[in-house]
Amino acid sequence: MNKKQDLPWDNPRFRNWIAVVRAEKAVVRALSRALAPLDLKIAQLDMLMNLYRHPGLSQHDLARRLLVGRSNITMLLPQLEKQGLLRRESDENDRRVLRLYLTPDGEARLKQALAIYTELIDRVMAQSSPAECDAMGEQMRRITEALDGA
Amino acid sequence: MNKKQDLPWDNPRFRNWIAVVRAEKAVVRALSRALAPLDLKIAQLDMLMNLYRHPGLSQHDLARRLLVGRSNITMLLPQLEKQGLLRRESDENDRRVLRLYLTPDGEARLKQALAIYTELIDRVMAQSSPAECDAMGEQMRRITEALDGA
DNA sequence: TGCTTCTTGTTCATTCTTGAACTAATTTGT
DNA sequence: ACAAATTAGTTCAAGAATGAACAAGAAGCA
Repeated sequence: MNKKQDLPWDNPRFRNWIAVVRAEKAVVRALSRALAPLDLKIAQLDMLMNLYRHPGLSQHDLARRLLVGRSNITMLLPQLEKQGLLRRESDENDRRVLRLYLTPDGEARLKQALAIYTELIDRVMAQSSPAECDAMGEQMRRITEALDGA
Repeated sequence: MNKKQDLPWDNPRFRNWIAVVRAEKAVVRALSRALAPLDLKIAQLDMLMNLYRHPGLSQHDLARRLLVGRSNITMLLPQLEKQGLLRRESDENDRRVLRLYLTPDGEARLKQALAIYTELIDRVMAQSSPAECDAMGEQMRRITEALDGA
C-alpha cells in the first residue's frame, strides 16, 4: 500500500524520457553559450539552417518547419535582415508571400555556427557507439512520426 | 568539391541529434495541450514533481534542479501558492531560505497531471522495445553527465 | 462577374524567462 | 568581535514566444 508504488518514477519508460528531456536541456544550454560569440541565438540558427537547405521558403512554411507561430517569424526576421544574413523577396505569382534567401554573409555565419554545433554534438554523442547513436535516432524519428500523425 | 559535402547533415551524429530535438519538441507540444484542462503549465508540473520527491526544497535548490534562474522561481511560485498547491515555510536555522512543500491539493493535482504525462509517454515510447528504450535512457544520462562535468 | 471563404503576413497584448542590481541574512578570516 | 565576502530571495527591464484579431491578396463557386 505504499502510495508511491504506482508513481511514474518506477516506470522505466517515464524515467528514460525524463533523461531525454534533461539531456536536451543541457545541450541547449551548452549550445547557447557556445554560440554567444557569434551573436547568434538558437532560434536564429534554426532559421538559417532551414533556409540553407530550402532556399526560397515562405515565412509560413518556415514557421511550420520550426514548429513556431507565424508571428514569431515576423518578429525575428528583421534582426537577421538588419544583420544582412538573409533577404526577403516577394513572390511574383502570389503577392502575399515573401520568399526567404540567405545572403553570402548569412551562409558564412551559418557555417561558423555549424562548426560549433557539430563540435558540440560530436563531443556529446561520443558517449555512445555509432550503432547506439543510430538506434536512438531511429527511435526519435518514430516518436515524432507517431505524434505528427495524431 | 561539392560545397555541401562537409556539412553536418551528412554527419550521422548530427542528424540523430536533430531527431532528438524534434521529438522532444513534439512531445512538449503534445504535453502542453494535454495538461491545459488541468490548468497546469509544464514548468509548473516540473516544480510539483520535484517538490513531491524532495519536500522542503529551498527555492535556490529547486532552481538548480530545474536548470532555471532563481528569479524564475520567484515569479512562478505565487501562482501555485494562490492555487493552494504548495506552501512556503521559512527555515528556522537560516532565515534567508524558504522551504517549499506540496499541500494535499498540490499532491492531488500532481497525480492527475502525472496520469496524463505517463499516458502520453507510454504511448510515445511504445514505438521502441523496452531494451531500446533503456539503452536510449542510458545514452541520455551519459550525455547529461558529460556536459554537467564540463 | 461578384461574393464568400482561405491564406499570408503583421500587429498587439500577454506570458515566460533571463540576467543584473538590490536587500537581508549568514559565514569567513583575522 | 567585526569587516568582508557569500548566499537566498526579490525586483526590474529586456527579449522571446504565443494566440487572437486584422489587412491584403488569392481561390472557389454561384
